[in-house]
Amino acid sequence: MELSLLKKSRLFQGMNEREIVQALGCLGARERRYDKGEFLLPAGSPAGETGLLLSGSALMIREDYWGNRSILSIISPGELLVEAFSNGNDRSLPVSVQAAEPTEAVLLSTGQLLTNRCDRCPLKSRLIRTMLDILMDENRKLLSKIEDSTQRSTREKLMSYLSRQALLSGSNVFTIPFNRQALADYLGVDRSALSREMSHMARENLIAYERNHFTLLKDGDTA
Amino acid sequence: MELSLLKKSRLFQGMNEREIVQALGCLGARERRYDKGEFLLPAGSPAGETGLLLSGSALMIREDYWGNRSILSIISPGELLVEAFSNGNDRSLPVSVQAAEPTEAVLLSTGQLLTNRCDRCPLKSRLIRTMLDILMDENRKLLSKIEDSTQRSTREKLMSYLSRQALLSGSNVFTIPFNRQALADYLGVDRSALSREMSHMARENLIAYERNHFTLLKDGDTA
DNA sequence: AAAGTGTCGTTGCATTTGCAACAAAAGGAG
DNA sequence: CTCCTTTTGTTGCAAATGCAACGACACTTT
Repeated sequence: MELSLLKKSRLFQGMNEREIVQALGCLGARERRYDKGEFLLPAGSPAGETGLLLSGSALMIREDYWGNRSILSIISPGELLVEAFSNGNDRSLPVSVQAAEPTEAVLLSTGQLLTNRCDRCPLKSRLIRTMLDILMDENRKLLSKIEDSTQRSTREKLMSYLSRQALLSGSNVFTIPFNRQALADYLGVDRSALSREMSHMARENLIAYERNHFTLLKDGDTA
Repeated sequence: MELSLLKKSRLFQGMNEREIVQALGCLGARERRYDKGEFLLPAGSPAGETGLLLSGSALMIREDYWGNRSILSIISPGELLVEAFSNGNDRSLPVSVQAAEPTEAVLLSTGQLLTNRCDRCPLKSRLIRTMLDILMDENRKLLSKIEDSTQRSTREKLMSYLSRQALLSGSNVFTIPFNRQALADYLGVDRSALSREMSHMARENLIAYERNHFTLLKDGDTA
């Protein structure tokens, strides 16, 4: 297994190779590859299983009843499929995780960590503490998504999202990890309505874009 | 301090009084009362502080720029203001917590737990483990809100919310903790538009309601 | 009783949005 | 290069929505 990748992941950050190997055993780790579109963890599958992305990327999605998909977040290598955590009451996953491209991941049984098994594992409290940190971040991610998709108009939703991306990238020129359809699914709007609004905003000199590369313009001159 | 209330709270569940007192000291606990509308934790205040509700109720809200409020969730006695957790990078709270009625709470400094201070406290790992559990639940709450507010139409948003409430209450007749304006803010829609849609749905025999008391009707007979 | 306050339903209207269908552009496979 | 698939932009249209304004009702305060 790719220890070098794992060493850089957040979950195992700061552990040496011996410790990582021990932790992997304790978590029942197994590696797998996924094709684009394949589900790493389908919604409804038993919880207590999570995954650590090694390469590729994945979308955390929620599909309702009639096939409308809603993208919750995008997962990059080194990140954990946090939503898959569960503390027991409800035994099924609330979300699906789908590969956005060919992807490698390590599957982990977090259930063992959280029950009383494995109690003598010296890494246990450290892993739990790390999971807490990760979960707090994930919480913020979800809050950001709520802030975006809760705006009243498509324009406000888009600006809310783009502003944060600009802030995160430290520049008013940046690239986003979504294509149009995915961005629409993330913001919770219709794709064509999004395209239309983007055209208008470009015409008003609020933004400039090409594919998934964006520039936020300072003023809205109707020049 | 009301140990009886604290004993029933999730954070201190299963601890005896001596342990709770010790934990309270470790967390720098202090009690406070709030009037309706007062902020327990205003957005932007330093993180590392959280609160445990003793009585009353509070709304976790996010207010944007132009005063539009978005309700993230409602907090009941015994619950923790989870969003106030933070792991350091960003030092300010992403949300506000506002009393919905006269409310009592215990403020706690979780920062001490998460840094290396207090390491010899025997309750530390237990508290962290509990916080992990609570945070996982909070995560699900946020996912539920996302599921509701990400629906395309007001009707779908409302049905998504009401269906879950019916499921949670175990009956198709139930009471929700929001008034109209709060429900609109939770779903991310205009209040009057929500009222209008509710009228239509009642006329189509999909739902019946009076104030915040609802009944989900099985079929949509246009009888 | 009267005035004040907060909540809820209703309605007109301009605008936005979802939906469906189509065309243009980009990229991949042979 | 050519065919095929995917992605993106555009548009017409009906329906949904935000906004603002108003009135009804319940409850509290004086």
